Amino acid sequence: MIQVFNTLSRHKEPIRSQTEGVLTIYVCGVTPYDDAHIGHARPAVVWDAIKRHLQRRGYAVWHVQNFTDVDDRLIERSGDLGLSVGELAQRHMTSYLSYMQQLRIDPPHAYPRVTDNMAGIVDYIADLVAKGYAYERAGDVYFRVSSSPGYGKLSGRTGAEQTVSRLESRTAKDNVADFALWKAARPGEPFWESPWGVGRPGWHIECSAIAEDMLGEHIDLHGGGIDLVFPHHENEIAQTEAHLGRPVATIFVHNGLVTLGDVKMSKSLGNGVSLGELFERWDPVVIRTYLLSAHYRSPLAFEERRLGEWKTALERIQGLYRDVERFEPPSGLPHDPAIVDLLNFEAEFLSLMDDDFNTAKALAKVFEMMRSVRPLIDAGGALGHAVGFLTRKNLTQANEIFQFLPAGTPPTASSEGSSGLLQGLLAVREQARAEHAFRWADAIRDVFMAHGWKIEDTPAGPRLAPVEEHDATV
RNA sequence: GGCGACGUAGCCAAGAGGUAAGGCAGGGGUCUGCAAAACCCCUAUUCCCCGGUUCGAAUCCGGGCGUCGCCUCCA
Repeated sequence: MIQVFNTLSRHKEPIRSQTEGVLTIYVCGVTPYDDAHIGHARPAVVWDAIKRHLQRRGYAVWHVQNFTDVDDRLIERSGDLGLSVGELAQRHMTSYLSYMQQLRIDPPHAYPRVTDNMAGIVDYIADLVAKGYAYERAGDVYFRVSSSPGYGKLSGRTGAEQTVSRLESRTAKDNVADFALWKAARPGEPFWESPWGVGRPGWHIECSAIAEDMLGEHIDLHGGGIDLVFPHHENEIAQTEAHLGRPVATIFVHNGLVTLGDVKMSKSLGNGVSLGELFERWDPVVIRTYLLSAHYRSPLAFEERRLGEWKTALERIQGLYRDVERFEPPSGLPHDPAIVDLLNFEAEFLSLMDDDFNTAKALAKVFEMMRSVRPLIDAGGALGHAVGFLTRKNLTQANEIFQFLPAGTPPTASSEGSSGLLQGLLAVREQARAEHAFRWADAIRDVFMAHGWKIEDTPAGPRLAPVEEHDATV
């Protein structure tokens, strides 16, 4: 049974699907007015891990994440840069998608954009107006919060006074707690036609409209950063319940925020650590692992040296994998407790993930599994072969969530087209070492290094390892 | 002021009534021409503080202290 912490109930609950065997996931995506930072990578990586786990557990997953490609900030920023809103949004959506690919995110089935869903959004608002949940004032349309009886149930802000912003509202709303569904366009702003005149949608309505359009009338898992709980998700609940007369989602899943030092990483604070910049110094896989090394709900205080630590840790995993990937299934399993442990690994790993997607614990399990395996492999024989194969199998299984193994065929000496030449050179160096011609041996080592190969002299002979592309020192 | 989360080794971080996972760093060792890598072992009598409940508390309750997030665009 898969359990997940539901922000609505503040408890772990078993996952339930509306349609047998199918889970629908809607994650609130980014507003592409600036370069994505590591805080945006977290929900993407977390939901990627969640999705992969659910799929392994046999669910068919339908996963949608939106782009808010028109909003106040986008308009403001595009004016500053002398670009159109569309150009600015496209630029950052493109780089975002590239970052996601580098983080080995399995793409959502759709990345719907607000500007592609205007008709549905307008219809949605019109329905809320018709049903008496919303009202128009001078070309703006507002949602009447007092018409939503359960308002505040997600965030715990129930009293009307608690929902009032500290900032004074300068709009014509009937009540300060009411929020905009449609904003009249001011001169120079991008606009769309509507029954209330030209304008653009408010921030919250897009998710209700797009989610219903793409997922049907029910979302099994609805996600985003914990900073979206109020007002965004609270308002989304109000809109959808008013429109459909039923809850928007069974379970709300919110990831903790990435902070820089002690303060939240935020575009408006300008303290975001750009993913593009980070990728110049670190393998994206290191960042992915780092983001999965803590539980998804914990706050994460970003420090770059954490990446150095996980790079080191990851090299142990990848190094072991390089050494076991040659093992094929053995013809029989020796009777040994180590074999039993290795056979149990997958079931234990999966059950750790079942418990609220505890990637931190699952990752710990990988390191635990790795311990003591290498001496058995090095000892060889039937046991060594079986252990080697099962280790390979287990790392491959963990990799389905973590994606920490080299993609594609790992570059090893044997898989290189020039392997004959490389092996020949290695043999020459071994000969030189045997003859104590160390200057000659070291010169050969330097040649390998210059071509991107590190020679590691193991008890079983020399081994080639690729020199890291991202060799950052912090 | 209101709502919510958190405080575990040098650092990071799991654990949420049954006697402290894992990673990094550090120490010791094996291997080694050197270097690198790898491997093995060790490193919290104790979980912010003070009370309480319990046979038993890092875990539950009450009260402090401290930190962060939301209440305004935010992943």
